[in-house]
Amino acid sequence: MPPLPPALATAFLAGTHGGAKRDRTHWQLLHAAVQVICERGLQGATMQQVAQAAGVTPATLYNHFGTKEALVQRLALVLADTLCRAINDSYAHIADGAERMAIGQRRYVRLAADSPAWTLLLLDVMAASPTVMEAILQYPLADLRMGVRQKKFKVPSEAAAMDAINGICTQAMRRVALGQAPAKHDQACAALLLRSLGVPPEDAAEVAARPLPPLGIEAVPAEKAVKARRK
Amino acid sequence: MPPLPPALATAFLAGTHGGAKRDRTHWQLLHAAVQVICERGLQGATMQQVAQAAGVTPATLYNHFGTKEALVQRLALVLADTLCRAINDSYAHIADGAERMAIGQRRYVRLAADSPAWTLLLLDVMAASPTVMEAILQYPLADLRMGVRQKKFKVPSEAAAMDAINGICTQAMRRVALGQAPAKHDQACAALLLRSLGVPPEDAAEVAARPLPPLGIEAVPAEKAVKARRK
Amino acid sequence: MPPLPPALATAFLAGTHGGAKRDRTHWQLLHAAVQVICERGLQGATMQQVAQAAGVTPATLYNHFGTKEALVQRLALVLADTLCRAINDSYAHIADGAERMAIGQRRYVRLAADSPAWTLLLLDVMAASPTVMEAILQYPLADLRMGVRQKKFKVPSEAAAMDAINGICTQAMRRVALGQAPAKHDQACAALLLRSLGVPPEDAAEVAARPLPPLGIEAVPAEKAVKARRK
Amino acid sequence: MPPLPPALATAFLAGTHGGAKRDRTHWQLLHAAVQVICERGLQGATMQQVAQAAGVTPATLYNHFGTKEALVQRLALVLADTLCRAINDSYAHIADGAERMAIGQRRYVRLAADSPAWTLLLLDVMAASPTVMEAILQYPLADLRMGVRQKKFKVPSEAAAMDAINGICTQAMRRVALGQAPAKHDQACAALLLRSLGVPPEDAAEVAARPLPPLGIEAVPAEKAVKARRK
DNA sequence: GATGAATGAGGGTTCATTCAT
DNA sequence: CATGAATGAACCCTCATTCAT
Repeated sequence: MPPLPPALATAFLAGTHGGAKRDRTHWQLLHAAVQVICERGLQGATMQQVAQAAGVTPATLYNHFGTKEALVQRLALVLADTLCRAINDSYAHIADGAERMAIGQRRYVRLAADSPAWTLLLLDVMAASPTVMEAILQYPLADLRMGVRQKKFKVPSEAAAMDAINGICTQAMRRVALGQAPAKHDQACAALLLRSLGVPPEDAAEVAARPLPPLGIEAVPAEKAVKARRK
Repeated sequence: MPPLPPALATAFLAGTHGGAKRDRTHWQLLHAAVQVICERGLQGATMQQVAQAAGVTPATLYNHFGTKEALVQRLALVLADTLCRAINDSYAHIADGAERMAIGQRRYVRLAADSPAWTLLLLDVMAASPTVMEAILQYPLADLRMGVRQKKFKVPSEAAAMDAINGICTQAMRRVALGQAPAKHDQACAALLLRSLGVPPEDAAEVAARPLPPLGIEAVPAEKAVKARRK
Repeated sequence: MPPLPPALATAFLAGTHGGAKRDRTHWQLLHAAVQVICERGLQGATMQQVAQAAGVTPATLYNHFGTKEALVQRLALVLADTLCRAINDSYAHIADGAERMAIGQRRYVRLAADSPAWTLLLLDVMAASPTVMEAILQYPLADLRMGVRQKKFKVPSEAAAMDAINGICTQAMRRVALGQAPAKHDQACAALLLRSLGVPPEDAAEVAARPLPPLGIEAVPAEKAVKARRK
Repeated sequence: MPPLPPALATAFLAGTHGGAKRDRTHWQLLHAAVQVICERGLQGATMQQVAQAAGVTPATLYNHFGTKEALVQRLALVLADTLCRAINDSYAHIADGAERMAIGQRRYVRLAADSPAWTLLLLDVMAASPTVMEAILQYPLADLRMGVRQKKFKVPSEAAAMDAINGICTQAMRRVALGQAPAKHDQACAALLLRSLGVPPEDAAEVAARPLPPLGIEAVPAEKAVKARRK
């Protein structure tokens, strides 16, 4: 029901078709979880609602995810995986650390504009799953280090830089998702972020304003992970 | 039970003694709420637990706060009030917008070092009470505008600047509260923040490294608000 | 707040003025009870709501009525007393048992049209207080016996007759109060009642259609009863 | 626990045996509700008590009836269905509207003599469920219209007639259930009722005194309704 | 005589979770 | 493997009522 950004929709729904029956059910359950959590929030969503939305009984849901927390964890993982791959792949060809950083950040903020409900879901789910959060942060961390090596960035500490990256992005996403952001908020925030990392203001503004490379629609072979978790 | 930063402890506990009986109970309840939420988190805390921690029956708790949400709102308000006053008063004599911004930010981050449990409580409670969150943000917003007027800051939009301020600070607080921050994280983050707002790197580092003015222990006349809520 | 039929209002409110302070408070409490029960129903009304409506604390309410049930009982008594006196007095000059019966019945049904909320309150309160119900029924019982003596009525048993009287009247009042009755429902029901008691159909219709004597506004000295219940 | 009239017992308990497990539990819950409400009244009965009486946990009870009100509604429906079918079937062969009316009315009053507790339960439950009340009233309404067409009845309005029918019957049932009625109260009330509807007194007495057709024990296929409510 | 404050005893309802089938 | 049915353990909240002041 909630509108997904097309590129992600394709990736996310890939698992719904084909493969073993169990896998299909598995994806339907995740899909149902997304719908329910979008509507009622993470705390508000109940296992029975998810099961019902998926057209199965709660017991079946528990057959796949032994626990509500397990479901959330898995959902976080899949979401992060889908997102990170799609976004990261989209700028695989960019070699400039600063530009990579700006693109990554802007993509997330734009996602919030395109699919507010999904974004709030994502933020919720991530907050509940620090492990996955950390996994996501590997991507900007790599870009940060690249930028530092390239002398584009100069930061007092990696920790502080990561706080800036994560903090600004999170906050911007939330604001955009709630519809309280002015136009080009993604560019403005990206520029601030680059400045905080040591990029001179003029450069920061210019880099943050460059056109975004398009989001590809590469299928995401996420089934591997699924197979691994069989209880 | 949880260690409070001395300055805030004084302010926060002011209400516990003296005054009408109802007011004393009121503060005891708030105090109990802090303890319980520190231990079990916001969702995990139940009204019965709060009541028990305060040594009263749940009915009494409901006599003072008609709803769990009302309790949380009130707690958020009191916390924010106490904090903002104490911190803001501590640098009332500083006229430089950039320095004000740095001090404010560092104070919050330091609070996280001094009282991790309280900080997580604060972050939780604020997230649940956007109204109060907004009230807090008035302070850095004022400093931001001051800095802009003084040509210390130059930002593409106020919204983006606020996202940087709020985002970096929040993230830093969380990291520090979780014990995952290196030394001088407050200074590092403050420097990044100033740079993001347009302060030249050297100035940013210098301003962020200045000694913090001490937190006074001015009594906080928070009773006024209490009086007002009598149902 | 709820509209009272003028004649009864006068009688019911008589106690509000003059007399000892305790008596005035007493009447205010009863008055408040009427308002609250009208709005929330008998079960829905709480002692705190009544107290608040009267502008006193619950403890004060309990000073006057030791129990919710006691309050309801007292209210039933006062209501019944007020009503029965006013209505009965209005046709004290009628000597014909059949006509007296018709008038009494129609007056109650008309009350339902004039003050639906009061009527539902009355029905509620009476159902909860069989004692008072019985007291009210003394009036039609007397008329019934008079009619029998006058050979106007012929009934298989007094019990059956009372069931007809009480049942038809109650049902008609409810229907009228709920706004589901056609015009002249009072006359129609009175005619049916008279027929059930043995009055020939033509006579029944004629008697039931006679003009109603007006409701006087004689003050009701209900204070006597009040004095007696001092705990 | 409470004695049921044999004919109804058969019908009402039909669901307890056989059929799917869910259905059996469903009937046990209804049965338990009857017991508890008989003992403590409608308001006094709590969901936990009903659950306990049925030997299940409250959660199970809520699995079947999402709400206390839903339980009462369903109970009202089943009760009404059982009763109306049994009684109506018992005089399906009678063609005289007046006699049908008398039989129906007397059956209800007799029920009150046979099973006082059930009767009070019934009255309580019906008062709480106007929808079902209206459903029941369809039966006498049909008989009323039949009688009018047959020129046995002559009434000023259908509304008034229904008030007489419903009012007299209700009142008589209550009196009988409370043990305050003389012998042959059913006949006496039926006679009064017929007279109120326009039947000449002698005829009324005669019709009301005719022997009652026996209550058959035709199985009531109430399962259909049960199946339908599966959530 | 009135009050302010507090409470004991539940009440209806929810939900993650289990287990025999 | 999926299900139908059931549950244990709370949870939030209410309200008639009391008692020291």
